[in-house]
Amino acid sequence: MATTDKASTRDRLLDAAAELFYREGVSIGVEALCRTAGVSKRSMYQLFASKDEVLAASLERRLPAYEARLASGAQDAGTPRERILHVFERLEKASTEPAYQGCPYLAALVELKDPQHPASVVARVAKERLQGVFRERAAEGGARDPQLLARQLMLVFDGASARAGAGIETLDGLAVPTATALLDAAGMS
Amino acid sequence: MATTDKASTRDRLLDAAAELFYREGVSIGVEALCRTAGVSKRSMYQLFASKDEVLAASLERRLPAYEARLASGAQDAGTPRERILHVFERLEKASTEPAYQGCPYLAALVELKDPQHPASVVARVAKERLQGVFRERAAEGGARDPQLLARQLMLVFDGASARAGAGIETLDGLAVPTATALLDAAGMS
DNA sequence: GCGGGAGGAAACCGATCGGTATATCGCCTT
DNA sequence: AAGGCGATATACCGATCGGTTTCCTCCCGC
Repeated sequence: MATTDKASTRDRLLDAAAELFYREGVSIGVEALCRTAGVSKRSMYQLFASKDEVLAASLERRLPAYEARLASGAQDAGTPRERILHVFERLEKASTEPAYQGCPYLAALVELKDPQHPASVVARVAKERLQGVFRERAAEGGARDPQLLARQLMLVFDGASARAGAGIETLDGLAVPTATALLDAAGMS
Repeated sequence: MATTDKASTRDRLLDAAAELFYREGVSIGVEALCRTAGVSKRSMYQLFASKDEVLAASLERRLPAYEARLASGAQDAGTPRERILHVFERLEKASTEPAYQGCPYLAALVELKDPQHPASVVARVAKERLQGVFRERAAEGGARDPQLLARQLMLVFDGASARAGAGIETLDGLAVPTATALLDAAGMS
Protein backbone atom coordinates (compact mmCIF):
# COMPACT_ATOMS: atom_id res chain seq x y z
CA MET A 1 0.00 0.00 0.00
CA ALA A 2 1.34 3.37 -1.00
CA THR A 3 0.42 4.91 2.31
CA THR A 4 3.11 2.89 4.05
CA ASP A 5 5.88 4.12 1.78
CA LYS A 6 4.68 7.66 2.05
CA ALA A 7 4.55 7.52 5.81
CA SER A 8 8.02 6.09 6.17
CA THR A 9 9.43 8.71 3.83
CA ARG A 10 7.73 11.35 5.90
CA ASP A 11 9.09 9.83 9.10
CA ARG A 12 12.64 9.62 7.81
CA LEU A 13 12.45 13.22 6.70
CA LEU A 14 11.03 14.53 9.97
CA ASP A 15 13.49 12.55 12.07
CA ALA A 16 16.44 13.83 10.10
CA ALA A 17 14.98 17.33 10.22
CA ALA A 18 14.55 17.26 13.98
CA GLU A 19 18.11 16.11 14.49
CA LEU A 20 19.71 18.48 12.00
CA PHE A 21 17.74 21.52 13.07
CA TYR A 22 18.63 20.79 16.67
CA ARG A 23 22.32 20.24 16.04
CA GLU A 24 23.00 22.82 13.34
CA GLY A 25 20.26 25.36 13.86
CA VAL A 26 17.29 26.36 11.76
CA SER A 27 19.49 27.81 9.02
CA ILE A 28 20.40 24.37 7.74
CA GLY A 29 19.62 24.12 4.04
CA VAL A 30 16.97 22.04 2.31
CA GLU A 31 19.67 20.41 0.21
CA ALA A 32 21.63 19.11 3.20
CA LEU A 33 18.44 18.13 4.97
CA CYS A 34 17.17 15.97 2.11
CA ARG A 35 20.61 14.47 1.55
CA THR A 36 20.94 13.21 5.12
CA ALA A 37 17.31 12.07 5.20
CA GLY A 38 17.72 10.11 1.99
CA VAL A 39 14.69 11.85 0.54
CA SER A 40 14.53 13.79 -2.69
CA LYS A 41 13.58 17.43 -2.66
CA ARG A 42 10.73 16.52 -4.94
CA SER A 43 9.26 14.19 -2.32
CA MET A 44 9.78 16.72 0.41
CA TYR A 45 7.90 19.41 -1.46
CA GLN A 46 5.10 16.95 -2.19
CA LEU A 47 4.69 16.29 1.52
CA PHE A 48 5.21 19.86 2.77
CA ALA A 49 4.57 23.27 1.36
CA SER A 50 7.86 24.76 2.51
CA LYS A 51 10.93 24.25 4.64
CA ASP A 52 9.20 26.17 7.40
CA GLU A 53 6.42 23.59 7.49
CA VAL A 54 8.98 20.78 7.70
CA LEU A 55 10.57 22.47 10.68
CA ALA A 56 7.22 22.94 12.38
CA ALA A 57 6.18 19.35 11.71
CA SER A 58 9.48 17.97 13.00
CA LEU A 59 9.09 19.89 16.25
CA GLU A 60 5.51 18.73 16.61
CA ARG A 61 6.44 15.12 15.98
CA ARG A 62 9.06 15.18 18.70
CA LEU A 63 6.78 16.69 21.30
CA PRO A 64 5.36 13.46 22.79
CA ALA A 65 8.84 11.95 23.09
CA TYR A 66 10.15 15.18 24.60
CA GLU A 67 7.43 15.24 27.22
CA ALA A 68 7.82 11.56 27.98
CA ARG A 69 11.52 12.11 28.49
CA LEU A 70 10.90 14.82 31.05
CA ALA A 71 8.39 12.65 32.86
CA SER A 72 10.17 9.29 32.42
CA GLY A 73 9.27 6.37 34.65
CA ALA A 74 7.28 7.70 37.61
CA GLN A 75 4.45 9.24 35.57
CA ASP A 76 1.81 9.20 38.24
CA ALA A 77 3.80 8.24 41.29
CA GLY A 78 4.95 10.51 44.08
CA THR A 79 3.73 13.72 45.57
CA PRO A 80 3.17 16.76 43.37
CA ARG A 81 6.39 18.20 44.75
CA GLU A 82 8.33 15.08 43.80
CA ARG A 83 6.85 15.09 40.34
CA ILE A 84 7.93 18.68 39.75
CA LEU A 85 11.41 18.08 41.06
CA HIS A 86 11.61 14.97 38.93
CA VAL A 87 11.43 17.15 35.81
CA PHE A 88 14.43 19.16 36.98
CA GLU A 89 16.32 15.98 37.80
CA ARG A 90 15.70 14.79 34.25
CA LEU A 91 16.86 18.16 32.95
CA GLU A 92 20.07 17.98 34.95
CA LYS A 93 20.67 14.51 33.64
CA ALA A 94 19.90 15.36 30.00
CA SER A 95 22.24 18.33 30.13
CA THR A 96 25.22 16.06 30.79
CA GLU A 97 24.93 14.42 27.37
CA PRO A 98 27.69 15.71 25.09
CA ALA A 99 25.25 16.53 22.26
CA TYR A 100 22.95 18.51 24.53
CA GLN A 101 22.03 21.85 23.01
CA GLY A 102 19.23 22.97 25.29
CA CYS A 103 15.48 22.78 24.86
CA PRO A 104 14.78 22.61 21.10
CA TYR A 105 11.55 24.58 21.45
CA LEU A 106 13.16 27.50 23.21
CA ALA A 107 16.04 27.39 20.73
CA ALA A 108 13.59 27.54 17.82
CA LEU A 109 11.83 30.54 19.35
CA VAL A 110 15.12 32.34 19.83
CA GLU A 111 16.51 31.55 16.39
CA LEU A 112 13.34 32.29 14.46
CA LYS A 113 12.59 35.67 15.94
CA ASP A 114 9.30 35.68 14.08
CA PRO A 115 6.43 34.65 16.41
CA GLN A 116 4.24 34.04 13.33
CA HIS A 117 6.52 31.32 12.02
CA PRO A 118 4.69 27.97 12.02
CA ALA A 119 7.49 26.43 14.06
CA SER A 120 7.20 29.23 16.62
CA VAL A 121 3.55 28.37 17.10
CA VAL A 122 4.41 24.74 17.80
CA ALA A 123 7.20 25.78 20.14
CA ARG A 124 4.89 28.01 22.12
CA VAL A 125 2.46 25.14 22.53
CA ALA A 126 5.25 22.94 23.88
CA LYS A 127 6.23 25.59 26.41
CA GLU A 128 2.65 26.20 27.46
CA ARG A 129 2.08 22.51 28.02
CA LEU A 130 5.02 22.22 30.39
CA GLN A 131 3.91 25.30 32.23
CA GLY A 132 0.44 23.80 32.47
CA VAL A 133 1.86 20.65 34.03
CA PHE A 134 3.76 22.72 36.57
CA ARG A 135 0.64 24.70 37.37
CA GLU A 136 -1.47 21.59 37.95
CA ARG A 137 1.13 20.03 40.22
CA ALA A 138 1.50 23.33 42.05
CA ALA A 139 -2.24 23.48 42.64
CA GLU A 140 -2.34 19.88 43.82
CA GLY A 141 0.51 20.58 46.20
CA GLY A 142 -1.22 23.55 47.74
CA ALA A 143 1.02 26.30 46.43
CA ARG A 144 -0.10 29.78 47.36
CA ASP A 145 -0.20 30.95 43.73
CA PRO A 146 0.06 27.96 41.38
CA GLN A 147 0.25 30.07 38.25
CA LEU A 148 3.01 32.28 39.64
CA LEU A 149 4.97 29.25 40.77
CA ALA A 150 4.59 27.64 37.37
CA ARG A 151 5.92 30.76 35.67
CA GLN A 152 8.85 30.89 38.07
CA LEU A 153 9.68 27.26 37.40
CA MET A 154 9.62 27.93 33.67
CA LEU A 155 12.16 30.71 34.15
CA VAL A 156 14.46 28.27 35.87
CA PHE A 157 13.79 25.50 33.38
CA ASP A 158 14.47 27.63 30.33
CA GLY A 159 17.38 29.47 31.87
CA ALA A 160 18.95 26.19 32.85
CA SER A 161 18.43 24.53 29.49
CA ALA A 162 19.66 27.55 27.56
CA ARG A 163 22.79 27.97 29.66
CA ALA A 164 23.60 24.28 29.65
CA GLY A 165 22.97 24.10 25.93
CA ALA A 166 25.27 27.06 25.35
CA GLY A 167 27.97 25.34 27.37
CA ILE A 168 28.25 28.08 29.98
CA GLU A 169 26.78 26.09 32.85
CA THR A 170 26.70 22.53 34.11
CA LEU A 171 23.43 22.03 35.90
CA ASP A 172 24.90 19.49 38.25
CA GLY A 173 23.32 20.15 41.62
CA LEU A 174 21.93 23.48 40.46
CA ALA A 175 18.54 23.05 38.82
CA VAL A 176 16.95 20.88 41.50
CA PRO A 177 18.02 23.02 44.47
CA THR A 178 16.86 26.14 42.66
CA ALA A 179 13.45 24.65 41.97
CA THR A 180 13.31 23.43 45.55
CA ALA A 181 13.87 26.93 46.86
CA LEU A 182 10.99 28.22 44.76
CA LEU A 183 8.68 25.41 45.87
CA ASP A 184 9.49 26.18 49.48
CA ALA A 185 8.94 29.88 48.99
CA ALA A 186 5.55 29.13 47.43
CA GLY A 187 4.54 27.18 50.51
CA MET A 188 4.18 23.92 48.64
CA SER A 189 3.96 20.65 50.58
CA MET B 1 42.83 63.79 10.91
CA ALA B 2 42.28 60.49 9.15
CA THR B 3 41.90 58.63 12.41
CA THR B 4 38.64 60.40 13.06
CA ASP B 5 37.07 59.29 9.78
CA LYS B 6 38.24 55.76 10.28
CA ALA B 7 36.84 55.63 13.78
CA SER B 8 33.49 56.99 12.71
CA THR B 9 33.24 54.49 9.89
CA ARG B 10 34.05 51.72 12.31
CA ASP B 11 31.55 53.06 14.80
CA ARG B 12 28.79 53.38 12.26
CA LEU B 13 29.45 49.83 11.13
CA LEU B 14 29.49 48.35 14.62
CA ASP B 15 26.40 50.25 15.71
CA ALA B 16 24.45 49.09 12.70
CA ALA B 17 25.80 45.57 13.18
CA ALA B 18 24.75 45.43 16.82
CA GLU B 19 21.26 46.59 15.98
CA LEU B 20 20.76 44.37 12.95
CA PHE B 21 22.22 41.25 14.53
CA TYR B 22 20.00 41.81 17.53
CA ARG B 23 16.84 42.44 15.57
CA GLU B 24 17.27 39.99 12.69
CA GLY B 25 19.64 37.40 14.08
CA VAL B 26 23.21 36.49 13.23
CA SER B 27 22.25 35.22 9.80
CA ILE B 28 21.83 38.74 8.46
CA GLY B 29 23.96 39.19 5.35
CA VAL B 30 27.06 41.31 4.86
CA GLU B 31 25.38 43.08 1.98
CA ALA B 32 22.41 44.24 4.03
CA LEU B 33 24.65 45.08 6.95
CA CYS B 34 26.89 47.38 4.92
CA ARG B 35 23.94 48.95 3.16
CA THR B 36 22.22 50.01 6.38
CA ALA B 37 25.51 51.11 7.92
CA GLY B 38 26.37 53.24 4.91
CA VAL B 39 29.74 51.54 4.66
CA SER B 40 31.15 49.79 1.64
CA LYS B 41 32.04 46.12 1.84
CA ARG B 42 35.56 47.09 0.90
CA SER B 43 35.87 49.28 3.99
CA MET B 44 34.36 46.62 6.18
CA TYR B 45 36.86 44.02 5.05
CA GLN B 46 39.70 46.47 5.61
CA LEU B 47 38.64 46.97 9.21
CA PHE B 48 37.72 43.34 9.95
CA ALA B 49 38.90 40.00 8.70
CA SER B 50 35.44 38.49 8.42
CA LYS B 51 31.78 38.92 9.20
CA ASP B 52 32.34 36.83 12.34
CA GLU B 53 34.83 39.38 13.62
CA VAL B 54 32.38 42.19 12.98
CA LEU B 55 29.78 40.38 15.03
CA ALA B 56 32.21 39.77 17.87
CA ALA B 57 33.39 43.38 17.83
CA SER B 58 29.82 44.71 17.82
CA LEU B 59 28.96 42.63 20.87
CA GLU B 60 32.11 43.75 22.64
CA ARG B 61 31.45 47.38 21.87
CA ARG B 62 27.98 47.23 23.39
CA LEU B 63 29.12 45.53 26.59
CA PRO B 64 29.82 48.65 28.68
CA ALA B 65 26.47 50.17 27.70
CA TYR B 66 24.72 46.89 28.43
CA GLU B 67 26.22 46.65 31.89
CA ALA B 68 25.53 50.29 32.63
CA ARG B 69 21.91 49.75 31.64
CA LEU B 70 21.54 46.90 34.10
CA ALA B 71 23.14 48.93 36.86
CA SER B 72 21.64 52.34 35.96
CA GLY B 73 21.54 55.08 38.50
CA ALA B 74 22.25 53.62 41.94
CA GLN B 75 25.68 52.20 41.06
CA ASP B 76 27.08 52.00 44.53
CA ALA B 77 24.08 52.80 46.66
CA GLY B 78 21.96 50.43 48.63
CA THR B 79 22.54 47.11 50.31
CA PRO B 80 23.97 44.18 48.34
CA ARG B 81 20.47 42.70 48.26
CA GLU B 82 19.00 45.88 46.83
CA ARG B 83 21.72 46.05 44.22
CA ILE B 84 20.97 42.52 43.05
CA LEU B 85 17.24 43.09 42.95
CA HIS B 86 17.85 46.31 41.08
CA VAL B 87 19.24 44.30 38.17
CA PHE B 88 16.06 42.27 37.97
CA GLU B 89 13.96 45.42 38.18
CA ARG B 90 15.87 46.77 35.21
CA LEU B 91 15.36 43.51 33.38
CA GLU B 92 11.62 43.61 34.00
CA LYS B 93 11.53 47.17 32.74
CA ALA B 94 13.65 46.49 29.65
CA SER B 95 11.46 43.55 28.70
CA THR B 96 8.46 45.80 28.29
CA GLU B 97 10.02 47.63 25.34
CA PRO B 98 8.35 46.51 22.11
CA ALA B 99 11.70 45.81 20.38
CA TYR B 100 12.98 43.70 23.24
CA GLN B 101 14.46 40.43 22.02
CA GLY B 102 16.18 39.16 25.13
CA CYS B 103 19.80 39.32 26.19
CA PRO B 104 21.88 39.71 23.01
CA TYR B 105 24.75 37.69 24.47
CA LEU B 106 22.63 34.68 25.31
CA ALA B 107 20.92 34.96 21.92
CA ALA B 108 24.30 34.95 20.19
CA LEU B 109 25.37 31.84 22.10
CA VAL B 110 22.16 30.06 21.18
CA GLU B 111 22.19 31.06 17.52
CA LEU B 112 25.88 30.39 16.92
CA LYS B 113 26.04 26.92 18.38
CA ASP B 114 29.79 26.98 17.95
CA PRO B 115 31.54 27.86 21.25
CA GLN B 116 34.74 28.60 19.31
CA HIS B 117 33.11 31.41 17.35
CA PRO B 118 34.75 34.75 18.23
CA ALA B 119 31.37 36.19 19.13
CA SER B 120 30.68 33.26 21.45
CA VAL B 121 33.87 34.06 23.33
CA VAL B 122 32.76 37.66 23.84
CA ALA B 123 29.28 36.53 24.87
CA ARG B 124 30.69 34.15 27.47
CA VAL B 125 32.74 36.97 28.93
CA ALA B 126 29.63 39.11 29.22
CA LYS B 127 27.78 36.35 31.03
CA GLU B 128 30.69 35.65 33.35
CA ARG B 129 30.96 39.30 34.28
CA LEU B 130 27.33 39.49 35.33
CA GLN B 131 27.67 36.28 37.29
CA GLY B 132 30.77 37.73 38.94
CA VAL B 133 28.83 40.81 40.01
CA PHE B 134 26.11 38.63 41.51
CA ARG B 135 28.71 36.57 43.34
CA GLU B 136 30.39 39.63 44.85
CA ARG B 137 27.10 41.07 46.03
CA ALA B 138 26.08 37.69 47.39
CA ALA B 139 29.31 37.47 49.38
CA GLU B 140 28.90 40.99 50.68
CA GLY B 141 25.36 40.20 51.75
CA GLY B 142 26.42 37.12 53.67
CA ALA B 143 24.88 34.48 51.44
CA ARG B 144 25.61 30.93 52.57
CA ASP B 145 27.11 29.97 49.18
CA PRO B 146 27.71 33.10 47.09
CA GLN B 147 28.78 31.15 44.01
CA LEU B 148 25.73 28.90 44.10
CA LEU B 149 23.43 31.87 44.56
CA ALA B 150 25.09 33.67 41.65
CA ARG B 151 24.55 30.66 39.39
CA GLN B 152 20.92 30.43 40.47
CA LEU B 153 20.38 34.10 39.75
CA MET B 154 21.87 33.62 36.31
CA LEU B 155 19.37 30.87 35.60
CA VAL B 156 16.56 33.23 36.43
CA PHE B 157 18.10 36.13 34.55
CA ASP B 158 18.69 34.17 31.36
CA GLY B 159 15.42 32.28 31.55
CA ALA B 160 13.55 35.52 32.04
CA SER B 161 15.32 37.36 29.24
CA ALA B 162 14.95 34.46 26.81
CA ARG B 163 11.27 33.96 27.52
CA ALA B 164 10.48 37.66 27.41
CA GLY B 165 12.50 38.04 24.23
CA ALA B 166 10.63 35.13 22.65
CA GLY B 167 7.36 36.78 23.56
CA ILE B 168 6.10 33.92 25.72
CA GLU B 169 6.34 35.73 29.02
CA THR B 170 5.87 39.19 30.41
CA LEU B 171 8.21 39.56 33.34
CA ASP B 172 5.91 41.96 35.09
CA GLY B 173 6.09 41.11 38.77
CA LEU B 174 7.86 37.85 38.05
CA ALA B 175 11.62 38.32 37.86
CA VAL B 176 11.99 40.33 41.07
CA PRO B 177 9.90 38.02 43.28
CA THR B 178 11.71 35.00 41.89
CA ALA B 179 15.10 36.48 42.63
CA THR B 180 13.85 37.51 46.05
CA ALA B 181 12.86 33.94 46.86
CA LEU B 182 16.35 32.75 45.97
CA LEU B 183 18.01 35.47 48.03
CA ASP B 184 15.88 34.52 50.99
CA ALA B 185 16.63 30.83 50.56
CA ALA B 186 20.35 31.63 50.47
CA GLY B 187 20.07 33.41 53.80
CA MET B 188 21.08 36.77 52.42
CA SER B 189 20.49 39.90 54.47
C1' DG C 1 3.38 -8.32 -20.42
C1' DC C 2 2.01 -3.82 -20.00
C1' DG C 3 0.27 0.80 -18.53
C1' DG C 4 0.56 4.17 -15.07
C1' DG C 5 1.76 6.53 -11.07
C1' DA C 6 5.11 7.43 -7.40
C1' DG C 7 9.62 8.62 -6.23
C1' DG C 8 14.56 9.64 -7.00
C1' DA C 9 18.49 12.12 -9.44
C1' DA C 10 19.72 16.18 -11.10
C1' DA C 11 19.38 20.31 -13.85
C1' DC C 12 17.64 24.62 -13.34
C1' DC C 13 15.59 29.15 -11.44
C1' DG C 14 16.66 33.85 -9.50
C1' DA C 15 18.43 35.41 -5.29
C1' DT C 16 21.71 35.75 -1.81
C1' DC C 17 25.70 34.05 0.71
C1' DG C 18 30.80 35.62 2.31
C1' DG C 19 34.50 37.64 0.20
C1' DT C 20 37.57 40.03 -3.53
C1' DA C 21 38.97 43.10 -7.25
C1' DT C 22 38.65 47.30 -10.06
C1' DA C 23 37.96 51.91 -10.81
C1' DT C 24 36.78 56.38 -9.37
C1' DC C 25 35.97 60.08 -6.23
C1' DG C 26 37.09 63.41 -2.49
C1' DC C 27 39.84 65.22 0.92
C1' DC C 28 44.27 66.25 3.29
C1' DT C 29 49.06 67.17 3.12
C1' DT C 30 52.97 69.25 1.17
C1' DA D 1 48.81 72.40 -7.85
C1' DA D 2 50.21 67.48 -7.23
C1' DG D 3 50.27 63.36 -4.98
C1' DG D 4 48.45 59.94 -2.06
C1' DC D 5 45.30 57.81 0.83
C1' DG D 6 40.69 56.52 2.49
C1' DA D 7 36.39 55.76 1.02
C1' DT D 8 32.77 54.49 -2.22
C1' DA D 9 30.26 52.04 -5.77
C1' DT D 10 30.10 48.23 -8.54
C1' DA D 11 30.98 44.10 -10.69
C1' DC D 12 32.48 39.73 -9.93
C1' DC D 13 33.73 35.09 -7.75
C1' DG D 14 32.09 30.25 -6.61
C1' DA D 15 28.87 28.42 -3.48
C1' DT D 16 24.52 27.91 -1.52
C1' DC D 17 19.86 29.48 -0.57
C1' DG D 18 14.55 27.88 -1.09
C1' DG D 19 11.96 26.06 -4.58
C1' DT D 20 10.53 24.07 -9.40
C1' DT D 21 10.86 21.12 -13.21
C1' DT D 22 12.34 17.54 -16.23
C1' DC D 23 13.44 12.98 -16.99
C1' DC D 24 13.85 8.34 -16.00
C1' DT D 25 13.33 4.26 -13.42
C1' DC D 26 10.99 1.10 -10.62
C1' DC D 27 7.07 -1.19 -8.94
C1' DC D 28 2.12 -1.99 -8.87
C1' DG D 29 -2.33 -3.82 -10.40
C1' DC D 30 -4.45 -5.34 -14.51
